[in-house]
Amino acid sequence: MTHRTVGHPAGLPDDPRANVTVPTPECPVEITLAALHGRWTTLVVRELLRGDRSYSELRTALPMLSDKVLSDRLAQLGEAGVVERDRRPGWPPRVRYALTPSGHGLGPVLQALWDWGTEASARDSVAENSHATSPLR
Amino acid sequence: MTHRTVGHPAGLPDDPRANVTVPTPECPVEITLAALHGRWTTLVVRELLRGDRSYSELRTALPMLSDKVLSDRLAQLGEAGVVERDRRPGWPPRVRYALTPSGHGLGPVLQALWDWGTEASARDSVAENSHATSPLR
DNA sequence: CTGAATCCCTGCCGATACTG
DNA sequence: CAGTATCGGCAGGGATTCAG
Repeated sequence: MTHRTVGHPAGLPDDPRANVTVPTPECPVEITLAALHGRWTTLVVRELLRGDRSYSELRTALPMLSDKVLSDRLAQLGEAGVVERDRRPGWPPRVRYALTPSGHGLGPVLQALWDWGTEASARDSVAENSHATSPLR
Repeated sequence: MTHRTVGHPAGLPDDPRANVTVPTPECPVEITLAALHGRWTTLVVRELLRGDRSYSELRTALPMLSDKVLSDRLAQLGEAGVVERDRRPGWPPRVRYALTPSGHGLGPVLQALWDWGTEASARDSVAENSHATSPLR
């Protein structure tokens, strides 16, 4: 019951949050978009889907990502319940970032985003192509 | 082949776009997030998932949404290939907005976002609850 | 090594007014 | 009815600097 695999278009039936007329933070869709919100967020999640990482490993994997934004994103993902911070005692300070179970649940979400984007760009390509190879000559 | 139902974590294998180290508009995930980007966007898509609508029907359904943002969103969704504009001749001007086939493909995407957000908020509830009813006394 | 604090600049979105 | 034009406030994010 917790995992209804609806293949139906818009299978969001009687839940009142499916009928809000204003963007509200309580809407499940908004919750997820808030968790993924902002530049770099999905890339950080992707890195952590591959395994847990230290702060500097994340910086190495995403070299153009600034300190400020990285710690912003990790805090944001922490509050969203996506990422867990494991501070290990000793010196120098060692911290590991890992996805929570909830965070691993973002795998299918990113997959859905990937799939639609793939088909959309494929559609654009054929549009370009049919234009380039159109019966103009 | 166009619809591989991966249950695997991070089933985005050999495509180079799955390994970008900087946010790029060519990444399928970014494409989808760009299509849905901005306040009100998902609500407009939800309305159109229920059927095609006129401009004023959309304004009625989402009363707090301003003209400017509504036309911004419709233009954005148009460029993303999500929405099609059908201008019908005669007076007064009648325009209908409808999802393209690609736009209907956003149904499963929104479903995935909804599902994760639902589980996340449920998780938060039990967290609150277990705190409120924790063995403190 | 792992961050937090500050500064500044840009882009979003809301309100209002105006056009075909 | 179906939009566009313009302006102002505010939050997001990048560079740099400082701290535990």
